[in-house]
Amino acid sequence: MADVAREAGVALGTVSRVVNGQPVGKEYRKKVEDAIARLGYRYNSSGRALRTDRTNSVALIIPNTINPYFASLVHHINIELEKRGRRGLLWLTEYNQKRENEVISMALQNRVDGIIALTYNPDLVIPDSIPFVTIDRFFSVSVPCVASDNFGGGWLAANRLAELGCKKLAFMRIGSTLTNEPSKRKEGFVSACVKLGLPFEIMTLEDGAPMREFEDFLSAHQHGGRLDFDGLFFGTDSLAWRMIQVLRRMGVRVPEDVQVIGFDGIRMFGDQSLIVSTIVQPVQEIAEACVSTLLSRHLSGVPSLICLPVHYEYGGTTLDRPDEGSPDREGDPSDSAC
Amino acid sequence: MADVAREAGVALGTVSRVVNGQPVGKEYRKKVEDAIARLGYRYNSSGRALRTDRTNSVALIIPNTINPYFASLVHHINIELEKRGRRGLLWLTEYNQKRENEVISMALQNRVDGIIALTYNPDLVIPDSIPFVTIDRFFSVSVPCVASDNFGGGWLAANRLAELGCKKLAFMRIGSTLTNEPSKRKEGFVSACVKLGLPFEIMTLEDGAPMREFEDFLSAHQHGGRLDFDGLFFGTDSLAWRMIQVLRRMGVRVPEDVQVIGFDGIRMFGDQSLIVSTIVQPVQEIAEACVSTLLSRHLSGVPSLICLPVHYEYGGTTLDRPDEGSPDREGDPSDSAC
DNA sequence: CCTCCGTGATGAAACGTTTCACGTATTTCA
DNA sequence: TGAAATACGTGAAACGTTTCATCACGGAGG
Repeated sequence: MADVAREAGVALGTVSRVVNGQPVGKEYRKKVEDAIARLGYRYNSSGRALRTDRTNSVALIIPNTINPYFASLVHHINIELEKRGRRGLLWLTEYNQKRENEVISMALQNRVDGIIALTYNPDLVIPDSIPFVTIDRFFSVSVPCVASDNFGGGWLAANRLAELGCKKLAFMRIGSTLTNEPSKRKEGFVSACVKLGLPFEIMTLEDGAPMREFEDFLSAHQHGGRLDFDGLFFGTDSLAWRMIQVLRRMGVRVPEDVQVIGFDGIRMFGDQSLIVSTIVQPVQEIAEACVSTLLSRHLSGVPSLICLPVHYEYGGTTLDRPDEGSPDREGDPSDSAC
Repeated sequence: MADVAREAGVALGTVSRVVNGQPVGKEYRKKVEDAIARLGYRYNSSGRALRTDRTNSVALIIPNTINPYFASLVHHINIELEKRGRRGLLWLTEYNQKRENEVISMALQNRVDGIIALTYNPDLVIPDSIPFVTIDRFFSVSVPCVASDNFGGGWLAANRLAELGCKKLAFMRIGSTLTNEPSKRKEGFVSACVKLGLPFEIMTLEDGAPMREFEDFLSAHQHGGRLDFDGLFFGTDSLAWRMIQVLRRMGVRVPEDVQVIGFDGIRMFGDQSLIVSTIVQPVQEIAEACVSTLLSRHLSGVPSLICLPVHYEYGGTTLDRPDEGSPDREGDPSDSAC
């Protein structure tokens, strides 16, 4: 920058103002711009960051980018940040709790302007020196959490299955031992079943338990070649997808013998079709909420739990037809936590 | 850092050496560490970057993170960088050529230590001031390009279909108008068909053309309820997936009526099953090659096109059985460009 | 006892910005 | 016409590091 100033025959401050688009006299601006072009000058963000103590970057802490739901979250959050002149700094954790804390520490060293984290870690140390937003896990009233309406989603799934003619339901999930918002899916489902007077079963597999147990559960409920329930709700699309393979291997037809609804709204390639009928999380809105909450953190009155509406969408594993208008929400879980 | 020095009663340089794990007298180290703990000091990477002109970060320029293949690339490259003490800075471009160049410019401003880019942009301005590695697109001998053996993959697909009893093949792809490595898939496929003496058709859809044209192509080849080819190779798993839905709607059974092979090796959730029988790209090896090539850039003798082997894997859309050992490569395309 | 050497801490300078108190030139108004 | 007000460029200081020439100390050798 000093070189540019010398070349242009102006002061350092003038170059700075040109670079930052601040008002500068016309001929000065021209001289500086010419000098910049002549010298091929590129400004150095480290210098700026050092001086201003702002990096215009936000840490994004996510388990991985393999799960399509996370991948799409990363995508939309990045885009949303870009819109507001920020950059996302991605850190992958694979749910490793030690690493999650290390990563926060690194982010602080990098002087990010804020942190968005998706983690269930009960021992997460949340710095108070910096705006912090969590996804899918509520920590405390002073840390805003963005999540979709998981309770409502569970409720919606049960109602939809009932409406599609199911007589007995089951819910299967991998139950994280750690508290988090997604576990409300079960509560919503149960409430709806109770209200509808439908019989149901819950099967929770603890983290790390072998998948076999799910298969055993299904076999145990297969009597004379038929499952004794005809509606199946899964905690995630991922699980639904895997179990559908198992069901098919067992000779159970989906959706003819059992209708299946998942949760997340995973689409194979962007806006393409779903892989299962599912409760769709509004990823884009979630991303938007994370970013806008994070960046308007100084405004008081930010709610501490931001809950976004989900909707049902046909994806081939239920007996409704795609063109059938599917009303977004039937019934209303009065005791929804959101 | 000055505060720490004062608190510990030592010089600035000593604190710096402690922070960087350089040799320091035992009692000094202790004093400094105590002071750091007492003050809750966190070092500032902007300061370090400014002084050393190294950021330990690498720009990763990718169209998006929605396509599972890209998502997994991002994942593995990040992990590989982490292993070597670097950080990845993700930039999404959505194939926007203007943005691709802007993004490179931003990366340079951020003083990244290197750039890894996946783009087909013919007008990409590649800075020579910094290590640069491309994926799937060869630019010049001075810019290493990492790609999988696309030619060999096409060859392999044709051979496999022939081996599975197909009598007439077709290859369908979305042909980017821009040159890139993946377009060699077609060449490998064609070579193999010629060598095998199998009749085949090629259907290339230009970028942005409506998907309808693919459907029309298929309809045109459907005579009396049957397709007039029985083996179908697609340029990507993404396309294969979409077209399988179309085929099923047309009443064509996969794999009974037509066997389908895709390309990429997209897995629904990490290490889980494939979505179609496919030619699998070695994502992890690709990531590793990108990073190690980038970081050992000063060593001379880096090949300018690094070509990694692909393999075939059963994924449900062909008539082989998963347990059948599938020899990795049948025949050998003598004129493979790799 | 003196000198020399080696070890290891010291602290000033420099990295590339932004900011702000100041200076200069121009305009305005009585 | 002259003083005051306005407009705008100047350049030194500061941000938090790392580096390196320098210095202090203690032990070894003569």
